[in-house]
Amino acid sequence: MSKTFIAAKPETGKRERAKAANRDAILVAARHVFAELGFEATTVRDIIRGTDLASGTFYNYFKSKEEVFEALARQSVTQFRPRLQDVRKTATSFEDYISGAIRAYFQFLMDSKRTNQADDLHHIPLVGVRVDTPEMQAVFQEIRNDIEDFLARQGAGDVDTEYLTAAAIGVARELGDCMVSRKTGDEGQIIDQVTAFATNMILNGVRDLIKDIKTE
Amino acid sequence: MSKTFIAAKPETGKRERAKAANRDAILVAARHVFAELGFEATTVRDIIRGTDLASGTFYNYFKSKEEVFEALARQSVTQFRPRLQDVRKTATSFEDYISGAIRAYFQFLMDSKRTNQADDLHHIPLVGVRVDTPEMQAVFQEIRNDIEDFLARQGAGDVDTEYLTAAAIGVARELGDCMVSRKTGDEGQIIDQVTAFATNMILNGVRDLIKDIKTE
Amino acid sequence: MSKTFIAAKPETGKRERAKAANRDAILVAARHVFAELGFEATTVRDIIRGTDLASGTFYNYFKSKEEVFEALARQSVTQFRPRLQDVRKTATSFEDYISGAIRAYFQFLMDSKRTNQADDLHHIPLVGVRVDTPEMQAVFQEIRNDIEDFLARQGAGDVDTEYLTAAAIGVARELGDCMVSRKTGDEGQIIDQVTAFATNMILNGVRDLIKDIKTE
Amino acid sequence: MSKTFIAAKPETGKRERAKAANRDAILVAARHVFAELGFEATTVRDIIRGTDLASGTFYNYFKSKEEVFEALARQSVTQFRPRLQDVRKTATSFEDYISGAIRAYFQFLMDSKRTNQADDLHHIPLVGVRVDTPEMQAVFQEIRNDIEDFLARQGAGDVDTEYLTAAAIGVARELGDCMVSRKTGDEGQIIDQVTAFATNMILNGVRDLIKDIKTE
DNA sequence: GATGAATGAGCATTCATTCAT
DNA sequence: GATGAATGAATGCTCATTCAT
Repeated sequence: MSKTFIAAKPETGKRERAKAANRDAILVAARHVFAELGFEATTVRDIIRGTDLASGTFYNYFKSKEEVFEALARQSVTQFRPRLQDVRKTATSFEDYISGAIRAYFQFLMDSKRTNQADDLHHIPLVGVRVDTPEMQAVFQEIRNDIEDFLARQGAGDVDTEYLTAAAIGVARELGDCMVSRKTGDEGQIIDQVTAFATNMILNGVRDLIKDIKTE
Repeated sequence: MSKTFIAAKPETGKRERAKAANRDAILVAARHVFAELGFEATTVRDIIRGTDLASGTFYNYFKSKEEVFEALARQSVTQFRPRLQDVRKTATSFEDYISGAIRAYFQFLMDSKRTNQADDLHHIPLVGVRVDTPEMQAVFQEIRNDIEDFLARQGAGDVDTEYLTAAAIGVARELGDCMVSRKTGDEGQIIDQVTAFATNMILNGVRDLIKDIKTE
Repeated sequence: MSKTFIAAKPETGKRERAKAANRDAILVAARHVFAELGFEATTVRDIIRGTDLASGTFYNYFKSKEEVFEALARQSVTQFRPRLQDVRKTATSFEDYISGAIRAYFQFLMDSKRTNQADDLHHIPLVGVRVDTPEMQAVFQEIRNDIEDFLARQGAGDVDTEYLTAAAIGVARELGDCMVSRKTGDEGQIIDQVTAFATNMILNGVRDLIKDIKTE
Repeated sequence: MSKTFIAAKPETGKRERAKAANRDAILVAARHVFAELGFEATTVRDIIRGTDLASGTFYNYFKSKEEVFEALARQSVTQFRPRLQDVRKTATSFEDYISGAIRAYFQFLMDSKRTNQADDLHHIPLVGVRVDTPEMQAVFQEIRNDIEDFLARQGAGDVDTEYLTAAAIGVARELGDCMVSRKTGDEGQIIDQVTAFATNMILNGVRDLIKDIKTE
C-alpha cells in the first residue's frame, strides 16, 4: 500500500491520522463547550456530543474533563509563554516590558477568539473559564516575577509588588474581556489602541511609586 | 386553623415569622455552601442540609438554586447600592467619586468576608462565584454611568469610557480579591491602604486622558 | 387527624407502612435475583426491576447490592441461629448435638426453599449464592466451636477438629442441596429421612476417632 | 497462503505453532486471573492484559470469557478423568474405589494449586470458581455411576445412592478446600493424611448401609 | 405550610465486541 | 492472522423535583 518511493516525509498511517484528528476534535469541542457552559457545568457528554464520536471514545484520549481542560490550558500556555519570553528578553525597561507583555496578552486573546469564532462566549475566552488554572496562575506568577525583577533593577522603592501586579493584571484582564466582546473592525488597530490605553494606564498609575518611570 | 380568638395585640402571626425565618435559614446556609463549594458544585441538598428543614420545603421558598443565588446576589447589591448612592451624592468630583466608590467596594468585600467567616472560602466572597451576575453587572453599569456623568461634567474629552471603566473595575476587582485573600491584621488600616493604592493607580492612570484631574 | 380514642395499637402511618413494604419488596426481589443469577452477576437494576419501584429508590434503602445481600444474610442467620442455640442448650451429647444441628439446618433450608418458591434456583438457596458470607461463616464457626466443645467434654482423643467439622459440614451442605433440589413429597418425612442419613453417616464416620460414640 | 514450496520436512508451520502458543497464553493468563478475581469479576481485558496480545486477538481464539472458562474446565477434567479411570479399572471393591478416587481428587487439587502457585487464590482452585460447571458435574456423575456400579456388584441393599454419593462428594469437596487452604508442609504426607481421614469417614459412615463393607 | 420518600432523567465510566488497517 | 481504536449498551449512582401525607 503506502509504497513511497522517494517520499521525503514518511507517510503517517491512516490510524495515526485518525487518532490525531479525534483528539483534536475532542479538544475543539471541549474548548467550545467550556466557553459556552463554563468548566463546572460542562459534562463529558456535552463534549463528545460536539464531536461525531461515541461516548466511550472520549476515554481513549482523556481520563476526565479535567484532563481535557488541562490539555487546553497547556495548549494556551504553550502558545503564550514563548511570546512572553520574547518580551522579557528584549525589554530594556519596566515600561518596555509592560507594554510588550500587555500587547502579547491582547494579541493572544484575539488569536484565541479567532479560534473560538462563532461561539457565544459567555466566559473568558483564554481557555474558557476561570482563568485560575494552575497553568494560568503560573503565567501570572511569571509576570509577577518579571515585574519584580524589572522594578528591582530599576530601583523602585518599597512598592507592594503584589498589589502592583494585581492591579496591572486586573487592568489587562478586564480590558481584554472588554476588547474581545466588542464586535468591531480591524484587529490590529484595536490591539494597538487597547494596548496603548492599558500601558498608559498602568505606567501612569505607578508613576508615583517608582522612580524614573518614563511615560513618554 | 391557628386562629387566635382573643388575641388583643395585632400579633405579626407566628406563621409569617416562621416563614421569614425559614427563608433566612436557607439563604444563610446557601451563602456558606456556595462559598465553600462554589455555585456549580453545590446542590440543593447541600443547602437544605445546612438547615433543619426538609428537602421539599426548599421549594416553598425558591424554585432552584439559581433563584437562591439570585436572592443572595440581590442581598449583596441591596447592601452595596445605598453605599454607592451615598458616594455619588456626596462626591464633588471624579476623583472624589472614584475614591469613595473604591473604598465602598473594598469595605463591602470585607463585610462579606466577615459574614462568611469561619468558612474556607474557596471562591470570591461577594456571593460566591463569578461576579458576573446580572445584579453585579448592574452595579458595574451604575458605576460606569456615574463615571461617564462625572467625566462629562468635568469635560473629559473623547475618552473611551467603556475602556476606562473596565480598567477601573479591573483594578478594583483584582485588588479586592488580593486584599481578601490576605490573612492580615487590622481591617480598617488595610482598607485605607488598598483604597489609596487603587485610587492613586486609577487617577494617575487616567491623568493624561482627562483634563483637570487632581491627583492631590 | 389520626384521633385514636381507645385504640390499643397505635396506628402506624401510611408512610411507615409503605417504607416497610418497599424495603421488603427490595429484599424479596433481591433474594430471587441473587438465587437466579448469583451475587456477582446481579445488578442493582436487576433487583429494582423485580419491584415496581424506581431505580433511585433503591438507594433510599440500601447503599449497594452488597448491603442488601448482607441484610438477607442477616435475615437468614437471625432465623437460623436461635434454632442452633436451642439445639446446643438441650443437647446432652455429641450425638445429640449433631443430630439436632443437622435437622435444624435441613429444616431451615426447607423453610428458605418455601420462601423462594417458584424460582429456578441455580444457586444454593440458603440466602442465594456463595454460602461463604461472613455471616454464614460465623454460623459454621459456631458449629465448629460447638463440636469442639462436645468433643472435649466427651474426651475425644487428638481428632483434627478442623477436618472433622469440614467433613460434617460437607455432608450437611451437599445433602442439603440434594434434598432441596428433589421435587418430592412430604416435607416432614424427607427431613426425617435425610437427617437420619446424614447423622448416621457422620456419627459412624467418626466412630473410630472418638471414644464412647454411641451409634445405637 | 503460507505455501511452503520446497519444504522437505513436513514442518509444523510457524503459523500453527504461533496459534497454539497464543491460545495457551490466553488460557494461562485466564487461569491466573480467574483464580485471583473470580469468574464474574474478571473481564476479557484482564485476561488479555496478562498476555502480550491485542484485545481483538482474543476473539480469534474464544468467543467469550465463558468459553475460555469452559476450555479451562475441560482441561481440568481432561487431567482428572484418566486418573479416575485408572482407579475404576484397578479397584477391586467399593472400599478400594472410594479410597482411590478420593486420593486422586486430592492429588488433583494439589496439582492445580501448584500450577496456580504464587497467585493469591481467593477462589476454589479447581478451575477457579463454583465447581458446578457442566464438566465438573460430569465428573461427579461419573463418580456417582461408579459408586452405583460398585454397590450393585457388592450387593448393597436399597441404599439411596444419590444421598450416598452426595455425602461422599460433600466430604471430599469440603475437606479438599480445607486442605488446599492450609499453609502446611509436605504435600505427600498431607494427601495421605486427608485421604485416610476422608476414606475412613465415608466408609465407616456407610457401614450400616452396605453389607460386607470392610473397614479394616 | 412542612415533610421526606419516590421518581426518573442524567452523568461518569467500563467493557465486550467489531472492524478497518 | 494480529492489531487496537471505535462503539454504544449497560452499570452504579446522584439529584432536582414532585406529591401524598
